[in-house]
Amino acid sequence: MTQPVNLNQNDFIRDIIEEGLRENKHEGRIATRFPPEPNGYIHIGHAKSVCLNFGIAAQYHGTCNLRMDDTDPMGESMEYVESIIRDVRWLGFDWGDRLFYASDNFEKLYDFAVELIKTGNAYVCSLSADEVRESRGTFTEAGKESPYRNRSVEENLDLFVRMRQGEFADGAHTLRAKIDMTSPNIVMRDPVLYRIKREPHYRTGDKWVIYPMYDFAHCLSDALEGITHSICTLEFENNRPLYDWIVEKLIEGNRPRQIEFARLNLSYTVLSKRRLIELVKKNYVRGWDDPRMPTVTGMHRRGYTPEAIRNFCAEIGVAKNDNLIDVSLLEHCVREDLNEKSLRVMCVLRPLKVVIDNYPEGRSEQFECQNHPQRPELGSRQVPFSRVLYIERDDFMEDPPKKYHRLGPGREVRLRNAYVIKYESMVKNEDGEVVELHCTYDPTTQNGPPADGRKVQGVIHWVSAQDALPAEVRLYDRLFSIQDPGGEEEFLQYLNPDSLEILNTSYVEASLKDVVPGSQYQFERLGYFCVDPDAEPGKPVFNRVVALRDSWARMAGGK
RNA sequence: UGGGGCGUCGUCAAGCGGUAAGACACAGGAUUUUGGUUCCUGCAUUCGGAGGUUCGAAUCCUCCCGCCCCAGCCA
Repeated sequence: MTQPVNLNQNDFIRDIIEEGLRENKHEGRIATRFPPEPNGYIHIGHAKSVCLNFGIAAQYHGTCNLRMDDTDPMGESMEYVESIIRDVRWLGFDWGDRLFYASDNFEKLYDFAVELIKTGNAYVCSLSADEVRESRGTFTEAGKESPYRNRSVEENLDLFVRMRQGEFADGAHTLRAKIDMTSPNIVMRDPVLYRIKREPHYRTGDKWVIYPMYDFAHCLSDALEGITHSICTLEFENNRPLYDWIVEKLIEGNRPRQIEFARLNLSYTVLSKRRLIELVKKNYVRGWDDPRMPTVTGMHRRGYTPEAIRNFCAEIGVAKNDNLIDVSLLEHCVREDLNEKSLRVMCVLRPLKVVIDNYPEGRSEQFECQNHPQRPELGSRQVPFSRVLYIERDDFMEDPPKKYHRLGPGREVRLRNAYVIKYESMVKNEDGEVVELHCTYDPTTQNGPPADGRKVQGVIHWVSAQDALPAEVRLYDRLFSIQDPGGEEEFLQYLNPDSLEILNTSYVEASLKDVVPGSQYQFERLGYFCVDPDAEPGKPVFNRVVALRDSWARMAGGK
């Protein structure tokens, strides 16, 4: 049975929520939000946040908004908005009619800024970016107050209006919060609230030339949406005092509370937007949805399921420790889900021709094969058998090691769902490579073990040569060859050169004739595969989602 | 260096003063017409270190060590 993701999880954030519930904060209402900036595709790290925010909302009968945090026009676009909507929905979450855009609040945010000026809590600063940096001080030295810090409210109001009207060049002025230039927390040293930027915004066009900064827009967007718990990642911990400062100055009554958790790091991949963009832009991968990418769309195309990803997110937990999660846990979650629901079929990746010498020429049979060994309700299918077959090259060895259970000189092996066959001879080409095997079959073994009681250990998969369908199969491996490429500045040096292998001579059984993109199968003994959208009628293309656990490979490889 | 965080098995992670959950990984074994699945079994005398408080400490106190974040008019 597929295990539903346990709705009632526990972690320090839920502890805080429950404590608040006991104290009846926000009248028992719980509201979260997932706030991506639409300047890239979301990845597995975002999925952790999505599962957290939507999961909490579901668990406490609250709501979770989807919000585009689009306050910096640079790099943001509708393409990204659409991809985010698609991906969050695919992950299985629903925000009803609560899709918001920070940019929808630009007017209200502007009014809040005016209010801050009127109460003497913000001022227009005319220092250049360089001057601001210099006067900010350092970790050990206090900053210096801006010479414009004590402009009158009237002057500030006048200047701010004119900033909005486009009277000044980019960078000529900023609106700054008047807090404390000597604060040990650099975030509190009169942070910039608004900057002038003549950059068309993908939603508001050229209506605005001033844009609010994250610190100003985010907390107020939370407040405007009635968010109770604003969950973000650890690097914003230093910003929390500013979050609270702004909200306290401008919002009456219930205020949102920011809580930070550790972002996800996954082994053998990179998760930073900058690096992901580089992989795509420099064509190290085929695009955002390349099956090797840790993006949600990449995993979708790879054949990972939403259930598996949600389960993974539940499994890793939520805490404040820096972490590097082993991909094998993700792969485990994918196998666990796919094992449950995938129909079994046979595919020969690297074919080796086998002729059954004592099987009559021209004869063929149909064998009924179970679609799932543990789930008879999933039915069965007919698989054709004939005199000439293909088996996996790996399943024959001229000089096999002792524990090898497959075919070799003098050996017998079971053809999955069919007969026991016995090796007779091999044919080699001029290079000495084995190109064909001759075997004989035992006609009494189709439905059971040999009558004389002899043991046949190995079972191998096969496909009937005259019936099999040629298919393209793409095998994927980890994108990087080191555990933590994200920790390396020259991360591209560690790309795994063998992360993609394309097989053009594979054969799948005849029942796979009319497969549809996205459908998943287990190719017995090999792994889980899904049909790639590149597939065309009569020319299926399969992606290997994840290989089966292979204790033989581990054993053989270990020696 | 100032400030903010974090240190429990190889990797995650419970634990909230009463004597170290669970998952993945790993290692054995059983069943098996997938070397798959499933099922058993094993896997931290110890919680970054050193002191202290206590009948009792991963949990409280002190000091030390290590790692992460902050000096964008990015988020």
